[in-house]
Amino acid sequence: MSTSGQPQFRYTQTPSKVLHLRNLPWECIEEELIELCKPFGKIVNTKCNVGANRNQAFVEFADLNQAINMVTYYASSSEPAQVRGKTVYIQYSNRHEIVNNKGPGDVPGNVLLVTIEGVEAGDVSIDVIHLVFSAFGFVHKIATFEKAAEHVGSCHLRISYSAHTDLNIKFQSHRSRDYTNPYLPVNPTAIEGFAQPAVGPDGKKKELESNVLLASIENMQYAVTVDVLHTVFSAFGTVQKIAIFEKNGGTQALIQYPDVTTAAVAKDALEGHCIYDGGYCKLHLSYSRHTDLNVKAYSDKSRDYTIPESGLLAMQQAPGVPAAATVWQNPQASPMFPGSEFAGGGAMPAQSSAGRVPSWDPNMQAGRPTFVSVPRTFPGQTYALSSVQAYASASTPGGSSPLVQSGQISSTMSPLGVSQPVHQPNMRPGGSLPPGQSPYYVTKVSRTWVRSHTSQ
DNA sequence: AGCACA
Repeated sequence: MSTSGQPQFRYTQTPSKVLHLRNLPWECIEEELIELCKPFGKIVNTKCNVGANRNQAFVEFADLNQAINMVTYYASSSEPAQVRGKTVYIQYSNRHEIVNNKGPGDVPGNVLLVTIEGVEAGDVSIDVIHLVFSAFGFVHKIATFEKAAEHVGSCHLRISYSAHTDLNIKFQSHRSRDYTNPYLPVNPTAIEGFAQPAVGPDGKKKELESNVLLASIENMQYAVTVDVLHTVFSAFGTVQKIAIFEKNGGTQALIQYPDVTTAAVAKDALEGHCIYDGGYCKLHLSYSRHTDLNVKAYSDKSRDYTIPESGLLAMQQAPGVPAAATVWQNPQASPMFPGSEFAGGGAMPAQSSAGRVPSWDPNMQAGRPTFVSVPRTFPGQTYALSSVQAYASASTPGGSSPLVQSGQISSTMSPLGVSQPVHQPNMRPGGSLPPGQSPYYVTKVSRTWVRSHTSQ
């Protein structure tokens, strides 16, 4: 021991719950390791086919004593540990845990998690997905869902393994198929695809609603920033995301609310109105075919307000949020995706369901006649106005302030309108409102203000 | 037969 090298060759190694196995057949698979080791305890991790010859492996026990039991057993056993007839040499590893470089998506399984990047939802139909993957064998089932992406790029497939072994498909629809069950009911509205116009009870085609509004901005004399849009559209509810872009030489914006109801109220209230007095920046609103925008969290052209900037902020968001708000928000969406059902393999971080879809008034959205949410005072409401006025001085010449002098809107955004709480907590959704006084308006302005400003 | 992975 005068030389300080080769310490790992000593059999005086300190015990570890990780064991190092040598002389394995290179074909050895994880199941064989588990077979060999599990009589001694619970195996929490393995790594096989290690080393240049792929004939080594590591096994991690839940408990140190289990590893000790295995080492001591084979140290005195007349029957050596064997895999496929080869004697396996077992020692304590010099590490105390197996670092698994492989994420959950790397664990092989029969279900693939496919992420299609750089396309809008619905651009790649389920039939196309089926066709592509059928090239490699019979596709049993497909379930699709939308997930906010970090970035937009060209159309690429990212494929990993899902943690699921089976998909629970409830309907055949444009979002999900079960090719093994011909008797599965078809969701008649969903199978058509959400690009199809819906037909109302009167037989007339009605505009397909969405929680995302497309705003075309006409006569854009003044800059319309994300902040200005946020201020304007927050008057009707929580604005989740905004994206501004150029199209056909004009400026358009997408404004995402948590639900269709809020978007509808905003659309009706703002359609044809101007952000600035004097006919500047006139808004034309329609429903987008998007239900969830893929936007940069913070840029000059986009904002994602759903990304919590602190844990505290996340806690301030409404409790009791439905797991998958988009399901009931979109009348065309099939009702078979209760949130995390397909969220295996790290497809959806836990925050993506509850944290991402703050819907502050689920009772109203569910169409129930009464509000359960407690009416309260809104200390932020006067600030909502002042934030509007701030834009007036900051971004427009001559003190023309956003939405301050344009008919119905100005009456609620005016100091008088805001300082008088007109909140009527038991008003039915869709009930007739006093002209220019929407209960959504005042309450949601203040709430949104509090939320967005406390986050900065 | 003798310690992975970035």
